[in-house]
Formats: sequence, structure tokens, C-alpha cells
Amino acid sequence: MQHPASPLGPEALELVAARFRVLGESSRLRLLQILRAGERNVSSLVAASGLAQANASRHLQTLADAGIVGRRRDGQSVVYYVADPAIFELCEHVCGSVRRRIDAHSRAFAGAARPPARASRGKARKPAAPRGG
Amino acid sequence: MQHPASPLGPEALELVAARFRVLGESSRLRLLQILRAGERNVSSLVAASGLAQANASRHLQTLADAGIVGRRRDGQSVVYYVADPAIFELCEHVCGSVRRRIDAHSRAFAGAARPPARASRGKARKPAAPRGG
DNA sequence: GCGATCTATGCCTATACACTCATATCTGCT
DNA sequence: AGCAGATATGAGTGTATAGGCATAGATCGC
Repeated sequence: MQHPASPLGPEALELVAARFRVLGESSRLRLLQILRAGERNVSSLVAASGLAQANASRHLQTLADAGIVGRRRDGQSVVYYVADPAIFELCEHVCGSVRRRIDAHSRAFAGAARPPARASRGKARKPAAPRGG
Repeated sequence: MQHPASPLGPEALELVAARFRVLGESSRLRLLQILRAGERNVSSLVAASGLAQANASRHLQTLADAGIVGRRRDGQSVVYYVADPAIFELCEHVCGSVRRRIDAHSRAFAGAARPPARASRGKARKPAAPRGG
């Protein structure tokens, strides 16, 4: 990832992977989506996201540790805000890929009952496909 | 993620998150990095990546399910290739974020012994900081 | 068909982590 | 200080999945 001329070393790759993992959780994406419209304190985020307070707090911690959001005290509350807006470009990029992919599937089976991919977290691997007859 | 006007629903967010998760594994990034230089069969990928054959096969499966790589039989071998080159833009984008972040840390503590962030997979949370003293 | 080679997969263990509850910490108010 | 509201965190549970081993499945050459 980078110019073909200078491939990243294992450590750098792990850092990149770690950043992807931070975004690989819909709850965190949801929080980011909410924060995109403007900064908010935790209670407000909890209300808007439907997450439990403890859970939201941890996700916000993760996002903050990654430098994606920032925090600021405001009296009793803590206000979170997007610190790295470049994240949204990333998300839109991925959105595009996902859309393209879904589109391809739609074209292939117009509405057939088939899971889109195995990459989701569900444990739906392959049921038990006996390939050879 | 997307125009502020039309936020993604929970299901769409999960799809996006799933795609991020696929990239959130350094082994898979490594495979992609290798494939970037050109298509390769599994044995070659195994040799180049240092992964175990079974492991590499699974990662390739995951990448293929996500539509990021494609496969093609070539005699006894199976050749994998990058099917969605847009992935590399993504990776470079993230690379940039990571670099900026590391840079910020470097500026803050010029070489101090401190983990960069908690977003990595290590279980290094906070050692045991007694806050109120 | 039989063996050799390449790839995929079933099973297992270990680990990461999301989520919950209960509680600690922090801040402001009286 | 004592109380209340807001946020963070310790501990426990459940689940997803990476990685390893053994082996099944596929393909080629004989």
C-alpha cells in the first residue's frame, strides 16, 4: 500500500490494519456519523446512537486513541468532536466499493436468496457443501 | 459517512464496517501488497508472505468474498489477482493518517517510551493508573 | 485408476474485543 | 462536606476469528 517501490514493513502494516480495525465496527461508524453533524457530549451521543453509556464511552475512547475524534471537557460533560475529517473520505470510498459490490450481486442474481459475502461477522461460512458428487 | 443529508442505515453501516474489518488484518494487507505487483498463485503467495498455506488460503478466501481479489484456475494452481484496485487508494489514505498521527506523537514526546495508541490489538490498556491520589 | 502436487476446509485452541452491570472518578451545586 | 449528574473503568461473559494440524478435494501426468 503505497508506491510499489517501497512496500511497508510488517510493523507499519500492522498500524494500518489497526486503523482499519477501528473503523471496522458499525457502532463506531455510527458515532462518527452522528459527530459528523457537529460535536456532542456523551449523553447526547448515547441518546442518538442507542448504545449503552459504558459501551459508547469505550468506543469513543477507541476513536480518540486512534486520533479520529478529540475530546474537551464542558462542565460535567465531555464533548467529542471529529479530529480527523479525512475519515469521511475513507468511509465514502468504502461506501462506493460496497455499493459497487452489492450492485454486481444484484445484477448476477436479481433478488435471489443468497448471502452477499462471507466477510460479515456472521458465522455463516459454508453450510456443508459436498462438492464432489 | 456519505453526504450529511442521507445517513446510512444500520445495515449499510454494518456492510461498510465489514469491509473495513477485511482490511483490518495485517496478513491480508500483506497479501494485497504482494498481489499489487502482479497476480500470483497460492504457493507463490505463501512463499512471499511467510504465511502458512492454510492460513493464506483462508485470508485469500476472505478477500475474494469481499470482492477485493479475484481468482482463476491455472492448471493445478489457483491464481489470485487484485479485483478492486481502488483498495490501494484506501490504504494509502490510511497510511497518510497513520503517518500524521505518528508524527504528532513524535513531536509530542521525542522518542519517549510510550505506546502510540491503544487502537492496536495488544491488550495494553492502562497499566494501573491510580488517578485520584 | 493411481500417485503427486496444489489448494481448500473441518476441527481445535487461543485471543481480541464488544457488550453488560456495577462502581469509581470527576465536576458542579448547595 | 454531602449530594447529584456525567463519564470512565474494572470484571465477567459471549462471540468472532486468526492460526495450526490434518485431511479432503481438485488437477495433472502416468
